[in-house]
Amino acid sequence: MAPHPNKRQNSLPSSFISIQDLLNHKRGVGNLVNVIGIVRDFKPPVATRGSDWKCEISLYDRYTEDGSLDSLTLNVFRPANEMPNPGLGDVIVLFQAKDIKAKSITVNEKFKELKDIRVDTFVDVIVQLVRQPYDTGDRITLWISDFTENDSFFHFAWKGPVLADKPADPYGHESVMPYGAGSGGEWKGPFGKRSMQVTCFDPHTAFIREQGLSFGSWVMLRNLQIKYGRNGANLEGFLREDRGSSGLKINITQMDTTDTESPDPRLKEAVRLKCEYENKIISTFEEILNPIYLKTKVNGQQAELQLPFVNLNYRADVRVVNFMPPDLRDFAQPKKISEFDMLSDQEESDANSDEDRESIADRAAVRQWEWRFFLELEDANAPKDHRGKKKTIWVAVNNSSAQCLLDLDASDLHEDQENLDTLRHRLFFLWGELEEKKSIGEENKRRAAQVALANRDSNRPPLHSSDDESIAPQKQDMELRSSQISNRPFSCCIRQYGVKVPEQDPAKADAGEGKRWQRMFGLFGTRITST
DNA sequence: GGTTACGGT
Repeated sequence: MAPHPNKRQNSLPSSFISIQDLLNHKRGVGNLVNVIGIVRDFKPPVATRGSDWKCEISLYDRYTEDGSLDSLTLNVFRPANEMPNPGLGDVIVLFQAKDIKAKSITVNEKFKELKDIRVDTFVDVIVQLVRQPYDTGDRITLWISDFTENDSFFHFAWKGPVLADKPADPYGHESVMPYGAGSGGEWKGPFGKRSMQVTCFDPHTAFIREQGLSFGSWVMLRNLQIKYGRNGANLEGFLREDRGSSGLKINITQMDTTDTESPDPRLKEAVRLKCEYENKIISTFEEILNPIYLKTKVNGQQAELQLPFVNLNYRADVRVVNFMPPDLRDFAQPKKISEFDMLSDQEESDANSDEDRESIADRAAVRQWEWRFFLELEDANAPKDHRGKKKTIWVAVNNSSAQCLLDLDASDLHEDQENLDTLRHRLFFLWGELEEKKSIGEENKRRAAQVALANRDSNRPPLHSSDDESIAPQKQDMELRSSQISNRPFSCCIRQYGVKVPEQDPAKADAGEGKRWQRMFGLFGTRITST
């Protein structure tokens, strides 16, 4: 078959890319490309803040069918005496030259991130629906975000973790939300000024219903009108009928989030920002340790019940300030075998075992070993209080958390010197000189352990945290804390959960006869990196 | 493609 004369891209050498393809990011953003074009505009050099100068060259290579011009703007950074001086109409060939800053190519003036939108403009955006669309029949209200911040958006304040079964609060914070944000339940984020309300009219509403666009969908909205909402303070978007196009033009399309081959770079950036945003929610220990109250009715009266614990996950920036048991060789324990092991949904045994660590009758008979130890963490971001202390939390490290943390399997560390050395080496990354400082003098260590253990009803390590006033920090520990400088801060995940512990006092036994719920914290999904 | 925008609690 003879080549079609209109297929002009065929006339380019194979190593070249047409300006249209470049503008559509066919080769991806940031890659070096070869381009040939005709100079359409030239903005003369201006000084930059550095030693280089900058000029702009605008290129085109053809008129499209509808007579429009695909135009590529190049930013050229060079010393003043090396600046090009092209005339209009000159042909320029760009090889994989360093001057091409792919990111400065102007693609579409109308596309904006939400942080850059202004009142009384029309923009194209790529955004996620951050709550379920609200359909009144003749219009649909959306809440959108691309995870950038705009000062003219409503500020959704983060009010701490939300309980799934928390009853609705008709007089609470929902009343201060902007119109339309109150319906559809609690605001689940993103928090801060990252979301905008959009009102859609026909024919866009029909499309939203047909496609079943819902909470979590990524969409492109084109020609979105930006105005202030009724409160005059927050920007809103309006997707109106385009009467000039006989009302047929649909300005909402769903984005393909499964395309990993050549993802839309604008979508990719928004997803990256979302990921960054989600990882940024760092809890303080204050927040983690705050008791959570359940608002409910008791005998017809409003009451707040303090929950013994809640199942919640947190991310925090921490340092290790202490550990248990005091002998690293006891970080690995014989795996407890029970009939519950056959139940697939049974969690592995956690470090809150009542088992006597000291007396293992026959070490050689133990087939399987698992990690089971505690770390005392301090909030790396919190300021010290007036006594120079920080709130701490004891976290249990179970077998899978430890395997993740240490990238090491448990064994009998009283016998396996090699594994013990590896363990010690990896923990050194985490807590620096902590072990050496903690074990200054065998006698001190022994006494510390005994006192710590004696502080509990049973022979378990302290269950958690300095919020429990009954656990006074030991003198040795205080010295440890004040002298530590080398233990690195790291980001980790902490889960709160509850265990049943024996309780003599019937008034306190809230977990059945002779049992009380004890709030616990555990480490999970945290890996030591040596960088 | 727009020197472009209604309709509403």
